[in-house]
Amino acid sequence: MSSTKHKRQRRNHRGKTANTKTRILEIARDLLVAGGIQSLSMRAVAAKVGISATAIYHYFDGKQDLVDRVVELGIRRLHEYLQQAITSQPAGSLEKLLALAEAYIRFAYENQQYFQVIYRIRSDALGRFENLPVHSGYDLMRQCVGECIENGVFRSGDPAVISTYLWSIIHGLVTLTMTCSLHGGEPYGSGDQLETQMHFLRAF
Amino acid sequence: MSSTKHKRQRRNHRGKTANTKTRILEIARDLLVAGGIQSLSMRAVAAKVGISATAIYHYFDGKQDLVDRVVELGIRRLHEYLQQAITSQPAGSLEKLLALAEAYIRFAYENQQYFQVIYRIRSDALGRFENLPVHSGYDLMRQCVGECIENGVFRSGDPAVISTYLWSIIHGLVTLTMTCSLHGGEPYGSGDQLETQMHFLRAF
DNA sequence: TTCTCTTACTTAACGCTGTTAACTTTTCAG
DNA sequence: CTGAAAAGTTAACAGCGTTAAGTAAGAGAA
Repeated sequence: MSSTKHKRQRRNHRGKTANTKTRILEIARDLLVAGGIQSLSMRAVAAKVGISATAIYHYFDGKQDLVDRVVELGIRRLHEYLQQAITSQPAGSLEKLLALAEAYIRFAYENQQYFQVIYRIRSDALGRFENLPVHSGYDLMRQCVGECIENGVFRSGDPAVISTYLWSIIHGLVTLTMTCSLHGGEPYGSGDQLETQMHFLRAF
Repeated sequence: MSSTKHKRQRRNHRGKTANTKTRILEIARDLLVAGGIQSLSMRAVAAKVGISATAIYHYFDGKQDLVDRVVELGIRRLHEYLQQAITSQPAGSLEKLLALAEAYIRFAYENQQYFQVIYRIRSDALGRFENLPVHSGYDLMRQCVGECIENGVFRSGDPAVISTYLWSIIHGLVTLTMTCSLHGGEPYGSGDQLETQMHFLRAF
């Protein structure tokens, strides 16, 4: 009985298993993005991948680990997104700073569910992450602020204070409009929101 | 068999059942605050209350409803906390505005887990809440800003824009320091944090 | 008092969950 | 070809939310 099943399934060479692991991660991400951590079940992931639920335990230490790895991917993706956004901008310029802010907002806007998954789960998982740019946005912001101060764009001040200040505005704007849609207005994602938020920033 | 169990349990008069319902809510809140939504199980709540798990379904529509009611309590509590903080301050004054901000930060600081429960779960539950001050903080802030403009403390501008701006800073400060403890520094709750945050605000 | 209705529960059970243990099959290096 | 490691498998367990059906007890009407 089981031998037929096994023959139907294509076997991988040793070391070429990344395929299965990647597929698990991708499907887990999709389920996580679609319906939160509640709608992610080992059996559901396994069924979509085409393996049995317990096979996942060969690649991950359990559900929590699987979720953590998905969040990890999201954090890395955000980090790359932000870095790519500012590489073309001159160091020490206000443009670079604005580009960073816009990139953060745009990422949250374009990858809305992904962003929420990251920020909902992250605080649970922070302790389990190592060597990960978990504070990517803030760190980049701090670097930009430092450059701006050196360049004389900002007059003075502790870069930590200024960056915290700026980052609070940006992060606060994003999360607030995301979860609340404050002005009793249209839900997040209507397109206006992104423009409105950028308007806020430029006004600063 | 079962009759002995029933006799040991004190029976309530009709309409005097609020006690059990309240106890369910309190224990559910404690479990939620202690270990998030994952560590809240119907059976655990029931065991602590001293009833069977299915008895909860007489008071609530299910686990989600139970969680929602706990969050609802938290939101009301925050709302009262904020309102009490600003009643003694003169309308249209900058002090009132600062008092509101400080109260928000202080509430998040003093009821850290409670605050996290509210803000983690709220966005899931927003649609299910009606006639609740879910945007309590922002609404009060907006009111304060309006008063300040009327009073000439602020020069001009759209109150919605200014309040969103201010509220983003406050909310961003709180959530960021809570989940990230940015400066690679001490964890949230070390006492300095609250002072630091208030310093940020006054500097504005 | 008795009869009935409602309240406040109870136990039993269903299908689902994460996870473990034990086993089988496949792949590849030596 | 052999043996070990990799990549799976099925069976089972305890716990989960939830439903269904039943029961003890107080309240009000006859």
